[in-house]
Amino acid sequence: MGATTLYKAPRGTADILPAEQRHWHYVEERAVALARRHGYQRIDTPVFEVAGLFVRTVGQETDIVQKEMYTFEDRGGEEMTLRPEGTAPVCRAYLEHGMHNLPQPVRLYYFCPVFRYERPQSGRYRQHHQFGVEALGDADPAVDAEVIGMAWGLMQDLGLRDLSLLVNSIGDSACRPAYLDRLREYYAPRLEALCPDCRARHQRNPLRLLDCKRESCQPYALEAPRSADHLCPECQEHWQSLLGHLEILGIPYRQDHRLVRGLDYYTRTVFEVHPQEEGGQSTICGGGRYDGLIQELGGPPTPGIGFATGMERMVLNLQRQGVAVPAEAPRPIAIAHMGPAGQREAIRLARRLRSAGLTVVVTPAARSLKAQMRHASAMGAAVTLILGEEEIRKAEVTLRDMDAGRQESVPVEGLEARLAECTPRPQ
RNA sequence: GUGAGCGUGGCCCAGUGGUUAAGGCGCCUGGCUGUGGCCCAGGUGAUCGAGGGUUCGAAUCCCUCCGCUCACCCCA
Repeated sequence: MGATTLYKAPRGTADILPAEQRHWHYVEERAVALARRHGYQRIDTPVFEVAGLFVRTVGQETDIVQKEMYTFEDRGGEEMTLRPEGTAPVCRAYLEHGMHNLPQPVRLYYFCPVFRYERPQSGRYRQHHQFGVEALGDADPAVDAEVIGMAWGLMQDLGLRDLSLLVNSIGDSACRPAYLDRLREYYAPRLEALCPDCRARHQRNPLRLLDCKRESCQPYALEAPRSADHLCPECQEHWQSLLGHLEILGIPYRQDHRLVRGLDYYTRTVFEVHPQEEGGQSTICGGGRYDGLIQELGGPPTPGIGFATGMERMVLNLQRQGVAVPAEAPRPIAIAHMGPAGQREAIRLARRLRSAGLTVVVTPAARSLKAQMRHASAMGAAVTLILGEEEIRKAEVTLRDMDAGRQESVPVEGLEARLAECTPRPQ
């Protein structure tokens, strides 16, 4: 990739090459199957939205809004933003299409690219892909448990090991303000000892002091007042009920009172899944409840909860853990041929076999049979059909089993059935 | 936005001042006329990230820029 390459994929974006597709399809397949088993339906929203949608819901103070959004003015002079997260658009769609008239909760899943202007590093991109689910219109803690169970279940289905599930409750508009005051009070006499970032956040966003990763700030965060200890009765009941459901489901959660989240719309339940070994961008999955979001968008008070997972991070962990994933494509049947007549027949035969559902590749023309065989072998062909003068005259093909190294003459008539017998197995 | 490391053919990489930049993988061809995977031989392919400077002479030293990677911030 020298200067000879005129264009490159933009920084922080990546081509997903054929060699990696098997992992992607594996994850997508399992995720979709999981969502369907739980009665979730797919929704696709536009790649860009009016900027205000995100500013309003994600929060003016968040990093996403302050420095990470791809916002541009379209030709009509409107401020548009490339989707930096998946929840707000889904809620917008819920409202726009009157989904509150459907049986509640409305269960939706999505699979989409999201964009954030950040410095890329391992497991972090400017364009990445998320699979997520949202359950809208039901405040029952059982729904929280369902969604958390799905997040955890997906990881199990994928075969990922050594993950931890962290949960916390950060209260709601009734109890959080008082808790935030308690936090500020607690931190006020300790400001001197904190890092500059934390000092700056003390007034604006004290919750974030809790998840500061600086060694020197850790001890204070550990001993800080816990949100779960300062919940109003309703939130407390919700929280206890959720924990009860998680116990019943046998989901191995860990309470982490330092778990907050970077988006403002979360209420009550928040959770994350990450690999046990820390370091780098570890969060595979994050989510929580957002009971005020739809109201914030001008809709009726409507509770909601969901999560999003990063495709790239799941794939990364699959590869790190060496999880075996099924082959992407079946092994092809190759057709080698000689002479102009041979090529004509090869192309015709290929079309016929394909319409019977077989995977067929015609070997490159203008090469010796030797070269064509070499090519067939390199393509991973399970079977090679050879078509030359002789075969055409007799209305036969030479069928060579590439693994066994044996071949025989068979009539073209009824070839499909014969080929179906030697079903090409995955590589 | 901050910090560190690195940039040699499609990929992995040798070469740290001196003849036409070495090797491996890959790709293509051939090893007698229609046969692969091993082996052998040959071929394709690099303005050594870009620009400037030092020097008789630089891929090798210096500067600037660009890019990549990793980490911080934060998130999936």
